[in-house]
Amino acid sequence: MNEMRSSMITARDVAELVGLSISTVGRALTNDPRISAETIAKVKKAADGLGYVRNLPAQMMRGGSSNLIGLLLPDVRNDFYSAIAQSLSESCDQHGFRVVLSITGDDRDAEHRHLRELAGARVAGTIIVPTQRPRRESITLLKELPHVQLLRRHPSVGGAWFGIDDEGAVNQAAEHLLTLGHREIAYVGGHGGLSTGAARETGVRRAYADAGLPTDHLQILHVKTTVSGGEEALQSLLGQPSPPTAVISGSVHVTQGFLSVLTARSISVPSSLSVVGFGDPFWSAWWGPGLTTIRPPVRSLAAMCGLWMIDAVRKERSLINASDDHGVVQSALIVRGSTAPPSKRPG
Amino acid sequence: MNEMRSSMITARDVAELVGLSISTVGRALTNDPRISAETIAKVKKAADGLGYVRNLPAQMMRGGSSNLIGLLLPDVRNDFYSAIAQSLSESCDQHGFRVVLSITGDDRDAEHRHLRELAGARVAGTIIVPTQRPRRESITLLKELPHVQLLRRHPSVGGAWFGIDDEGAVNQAAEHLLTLGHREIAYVGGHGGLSTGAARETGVRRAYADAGLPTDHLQILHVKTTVSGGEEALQSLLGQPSPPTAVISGSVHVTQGFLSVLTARSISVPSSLSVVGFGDPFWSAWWGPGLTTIRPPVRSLAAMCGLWMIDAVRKERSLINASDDHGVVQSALIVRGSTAPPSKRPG
DNA sequence: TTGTAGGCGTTATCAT
DNA sequence: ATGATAACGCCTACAA
Repeated sequence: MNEMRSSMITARDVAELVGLSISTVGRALTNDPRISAETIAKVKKAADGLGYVRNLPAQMMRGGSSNLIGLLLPDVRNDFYSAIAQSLSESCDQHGFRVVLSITGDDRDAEHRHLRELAGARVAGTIIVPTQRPRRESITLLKELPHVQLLRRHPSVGGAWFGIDDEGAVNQAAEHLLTLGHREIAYVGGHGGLSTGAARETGVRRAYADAGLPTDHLQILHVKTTVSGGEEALQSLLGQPSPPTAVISGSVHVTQGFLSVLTARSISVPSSLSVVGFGDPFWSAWWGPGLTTIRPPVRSLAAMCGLWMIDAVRKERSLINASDDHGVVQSALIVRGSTAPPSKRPG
Repeated sequence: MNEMRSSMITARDVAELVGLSISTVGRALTNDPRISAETIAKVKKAADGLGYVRNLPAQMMRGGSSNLIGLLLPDVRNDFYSAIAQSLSESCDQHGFRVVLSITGDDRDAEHRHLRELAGARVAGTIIVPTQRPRRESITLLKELPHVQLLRRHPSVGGAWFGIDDEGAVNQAAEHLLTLGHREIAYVGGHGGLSTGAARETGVRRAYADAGLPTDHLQILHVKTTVSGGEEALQSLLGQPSPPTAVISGSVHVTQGFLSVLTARSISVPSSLSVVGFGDPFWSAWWGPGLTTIRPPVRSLAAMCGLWMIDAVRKERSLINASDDHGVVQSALIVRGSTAPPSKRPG
């Protein structure tokens, strides 16, 4: 017991067992047509018997490309991202690729550290949800590393991008509320720095413009996209002399913050306040009497992104620079409870 | 544009640039004390300038061990597992390790495929939530691969194990309900095949035994641990002539199934039915008026498991066989709403 | 302090 | 149909 870990079986071991050369073994294991069927069978049997597994690092040194794909995410506990990780992992698996998970926590330094590691491991490619302002070194690394941006899009990173139509999604939500008669709407989202944040804000404004309405009573709050950020924002909104009759969340965490406050203060939705949440996890249907949500088609987005990456890697086509391929998926608005504003006066 | 991907910079490129030998460069980059500070600085500057990143596969071939750790999970969308993935990823990151995510979907063949890939990539170790009955080949592979079992424990796999005290957790829940006066309790969980399933069942039975009560009115249902499995089980329980006054769930998915039925049928918890859910995601506090849950300390479990694995890998100590190290963490019972049975008669 | 040589496991090329 | 050899990039004894 406690013996040292048996060093891995190599092709040499197999060769010695069957009394053939290493080259023949190597060829047999790749079904080289020049090797007799008989020999192939014999070699494979011996390899299986010994528990031989091809040494991938060695194979890569010979120029073979890795079957690893890096995935950089802010946080996997977030339903949004865990759905992506799952879907991506499945797509990759089907094509013989594996996912290396890197949690950045939205920290540029962690992002950079992970990118270096991935580059060092010579991953075939990387799918990245970039942080707000990636470090210069990260951008340099990405120049040499096949990559796709997911959800967020940072101009200096370049390359292909797959995301959801943020502007359209939030626009849809705002339009929905305006149609119901709401005028005093508040949108609470992240700062304009992240590409998605800016687009979402635009979507709200456009809804007012399209309806030919003034934005006097539209409030746009920029907060940290955390649960507490959402909580504080809603507390402050509800504390106003004339609070909004509807709120739109621009982030999953902000939505959670809203719900936490609403539950704590027993504010009924939608009778007292109409709420449109961002993201549509399974529990949305359970929360309170009715919570309307924006449902981004996360799974198909991830699958699309994964397939594109794999295809690109396979074709060994350069996807590092000068590629503006992209895919945008449309969100669905799941209406479960928004109503007309409670104190609406006939106009 | 569309030029072929620039082949990676090697130590040789750096050496040529600074006019030194490859070995000197290699030593400088590892801060070898024999190299002058001046040279080290020069080399490092050149390396950074060229965007040199050490080739890990090559390093591994020299006997260096990989910094990859495999993580085999049934499903990352499950809060339970995503919390583990996150926590593990963070622990690993802090020690310079990366996590390769493998989703098995509880499929033995996928499990085996992934294990082969991980072995091929020469991961430093693997953390695995085994499927119900792993294939023989998987077990053989694990014999050669440092590993830790997480949550579930399969006897033939061997090695260290980290999990929660399933029996204790469910026992706690049952005891809680018995103390409140419930007698007609139903436990709905997975089949006894998975180690955790069996333990949870034992926990319920022990609560009755400890209280000196007959188990005449205890129902134990074995279902597939899916949302629909939970839904069907509860439907069937509620359809009985004398339905139980309290139900305990033995799985996250089963809990979800319960809640979905309860919401759909507007059954109030706990006034009409006491429910103890398994797993305590953030939304538990929001669901209905009060849902009591079993909260397994998932994060500390994952952190513990990750640290153990890393430590073991570092020490290069054999953790393949004959190691019965283990860690068991205790769950907390979060009481939010269980009450005495509605129709309880004075005894 | 720095350079040289050999080898890790695999595979492509060139023999036999 | 099979064998010998070289090379991938890095590291480390050994040499200078």
